[in-house]
Amino acid sequence: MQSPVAVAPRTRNRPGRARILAAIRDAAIIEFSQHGFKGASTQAIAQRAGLTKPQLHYYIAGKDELYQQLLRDVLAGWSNVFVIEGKEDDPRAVLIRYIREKVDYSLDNPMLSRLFTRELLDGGPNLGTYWPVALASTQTKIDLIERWVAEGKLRPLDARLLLMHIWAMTQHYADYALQVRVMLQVTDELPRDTVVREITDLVLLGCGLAPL
Amino acid sequence: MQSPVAVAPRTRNRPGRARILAAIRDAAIIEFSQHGFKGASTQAIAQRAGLTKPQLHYYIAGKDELYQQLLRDVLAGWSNVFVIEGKEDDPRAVLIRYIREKVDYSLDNPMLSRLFTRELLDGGPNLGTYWPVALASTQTKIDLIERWVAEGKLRPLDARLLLMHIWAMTQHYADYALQVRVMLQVTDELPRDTVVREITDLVLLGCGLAPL
Amino acid sequence: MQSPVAVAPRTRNRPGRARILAAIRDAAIIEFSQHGFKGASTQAIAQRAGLTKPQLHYYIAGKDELYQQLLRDVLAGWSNVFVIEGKEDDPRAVLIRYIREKVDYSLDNPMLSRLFTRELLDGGPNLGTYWPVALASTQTKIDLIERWVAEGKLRPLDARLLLMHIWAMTQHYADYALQVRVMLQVTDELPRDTVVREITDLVLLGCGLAPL
Amino acid sequence: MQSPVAVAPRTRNRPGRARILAAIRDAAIIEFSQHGFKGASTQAIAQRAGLTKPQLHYYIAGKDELYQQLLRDVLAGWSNVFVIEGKEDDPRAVLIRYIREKVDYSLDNPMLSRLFTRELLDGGPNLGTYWPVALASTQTKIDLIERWVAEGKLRPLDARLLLMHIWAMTQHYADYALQVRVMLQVTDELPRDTVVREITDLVLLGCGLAPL
DNA sequence: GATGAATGAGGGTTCATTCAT
DNA sequence: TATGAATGAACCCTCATTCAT
Repeated sequence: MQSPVAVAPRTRNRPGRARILAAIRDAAIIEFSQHGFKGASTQAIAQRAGLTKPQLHYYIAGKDELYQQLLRDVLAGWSNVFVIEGKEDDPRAVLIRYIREKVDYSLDNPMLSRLFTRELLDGGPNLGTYWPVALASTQTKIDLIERWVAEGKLRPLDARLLLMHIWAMTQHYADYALQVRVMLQVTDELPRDTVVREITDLVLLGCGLAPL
Repeated sequence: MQSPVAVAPRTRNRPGRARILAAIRDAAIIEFSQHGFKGASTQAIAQRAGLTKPQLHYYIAGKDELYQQLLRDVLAGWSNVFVIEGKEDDPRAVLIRYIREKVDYSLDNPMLSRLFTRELLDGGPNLGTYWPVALASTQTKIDLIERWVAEGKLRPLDARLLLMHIWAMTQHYADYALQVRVMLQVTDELPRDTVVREITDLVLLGCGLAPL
Repeated sequence: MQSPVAVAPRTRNRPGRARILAAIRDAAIIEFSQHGFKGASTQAIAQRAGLTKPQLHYYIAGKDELYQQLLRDVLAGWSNVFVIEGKEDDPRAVLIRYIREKVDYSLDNPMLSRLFTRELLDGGPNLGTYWPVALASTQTKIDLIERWVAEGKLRPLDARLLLMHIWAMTQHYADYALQVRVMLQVTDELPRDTVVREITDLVLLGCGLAPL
Repeated sequence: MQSPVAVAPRTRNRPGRARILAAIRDAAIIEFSQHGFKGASTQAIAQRAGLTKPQLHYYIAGKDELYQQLLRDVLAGWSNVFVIEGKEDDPRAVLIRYIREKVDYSLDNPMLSRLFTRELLDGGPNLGTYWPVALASTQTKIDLIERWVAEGKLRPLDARLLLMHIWAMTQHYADYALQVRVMLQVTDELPRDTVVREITDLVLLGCGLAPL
């Protein structure tokens, strides 16, 4: 027998609120990633989210807070995404998977990547808490790679720089999307598999491993 | 004792004008690359150039024009810098020299690189005339690389993507300078030679050539 | 054991309503007296009254009306408080009691006093109906004092100004509470009796009467 | 022989600037004293000073700064005005002069007084540096009065409270100007001499001295 | 040429109030 | 009645640009 009590009033409107908050988030990502923090206007964000400017302020605390929240989300997301499981003992497999994931992320979330790039270009004023996390996460990977080198599974190389170069090549497809498209003379979908293959081969061979 | 040479009054201020224009240029590069187009204020540019705001406007047509002129200069400069002389028939030597030059450029002119990156992130509204030039310049290099592949001097690979990946890795040291410094835990000079060597080895090996 | 008295449903909420209205009144007094009309926000009033903003607007007609009602209440209250009973024929006793009452009122209801002071500073836009009442009430006192003077019970003086000066000194303890506390270097309770005694002696002697 | 060099360009426009700054000051005093800090709008200040809003911001740093500067001026002015020269050994003469000066100041600068009163009502958020100065200045006067009492020149009384009561009565003519005018049924000039005389007599007699 | 001043547009934010549920 | 949301006006401030001297 079901209780006749109606849905709790407290949560009745939540779906609406959640939808609006999501719309704001999406709009903000687009505007911030396209125009930067200063260049983006709350006007444009509100409009894109289908709200008026004062309405927007009903949902957010301010432009700063909105931006910082977004950035935190991006960074938190990143920390979770690119993990090299320590148990892996096959450099080749690990690298293949890592590159694939990074390219996928760049191509699927180019705006988030650009948000971060802009923050870096601005001097990273909101990145204070990010560095320790990023450093720790990177160190894990460096340790793994250096173990591989020590075990003779990889040619001697600078693990830190290797990671950075992989990062650079994959991130490039988000930040430089425009140039990539022009240079590759592509108008719709990028040839994702080709991109992944070329980066992967370059890295595998560059590390002294067998290519794909 | 005064020099008896009487400078022609008409041209007397020309050096002054040129010096001022150069100061404006330098100031604008710094401000635009640091804060972006919207984020940079004519106030700050004027101040950095040692001028007042109206003075600045006496020398420039407007913020837009100043920025566009700057960008044109950067791009024109670029076109001249990275030339692979067609006579070269030694892929290894060409790549070694090319990477060296690109890294040097990134480390020596990070602000110019960032200016361009910001323009790309903005969607490249002022890049209309750049693409044809860039495409042509790239095509020359692609032709060369593909000839090398056809001649068996290089393993089969996508020349366009290879160029892009080299670009990505080298440009990274300008755009991501902040992250690079944090990750490498470097506070003053980057270990330029190590960087060049690692990228070069990665690319040479990745192309099926002998490392350094 | 439950009371069998079934409250009429129609009037069940009346006490609630009255309690809410009282809460609003109290909250409004605090906020208005602390921040002034413009400085006070309905938000803060609502919150202090334990209501949401729309709830508040359900009970009041508007910020203006709430304020005006409040002011009317204060003024009406005032008219009732400081009465010099005409039958009194002993100036000394009357003055002693009057000063005591005024000081007590200022110290016990500083916020009401400040509300009025702010209204005066604002130019008294809502004081239209107050003046006649106040004037009449004052006139009674003036008549009494002038009678005393005529009867030789008081030295010749300007009754109107005397009343005003008493008002000034007593009101001071409400409006200038902050300065008073700093100057007297008092942090909790003011030495009420001392204050009353000093004012009283000053006035009594100043009127040619015997001090306390 | 006089130098033919024209007036220094740096100071040529200063009179204009000074006049504008004075206009802003005057306008700000009126608006702030009439409507309080929150209630006053830069719009109204600018308009009253004959400027547009952005023009106003060319001359001032912000609403806060303008207000604080004003307040500082008022307080600094105060510190200089009401001095009881320590050499004075005649309580009667000192009190007569002091009261006269205070009444004059209140009647001549009512808006400055109101500015301060409003600041007090607001809780004195910008009064931090004022209190020490005020306390010191007051202490000097207290010492003097207490010396008089010790020398038998004044009846025993609380010097601190006496000063406060004089302050209260005189300040009253600024803060409560509206009520004063209504109560005294005066429309233009207050009977300044009468006011001074009544306060003075009240105080002199109240202190055990001979009246005027 | 250079300077103080002016201008108009827009940006972020707050707030009293009302609407729909 | 009570709640989340909406609205429109206003407010403070900044900025690129231009004018008058």
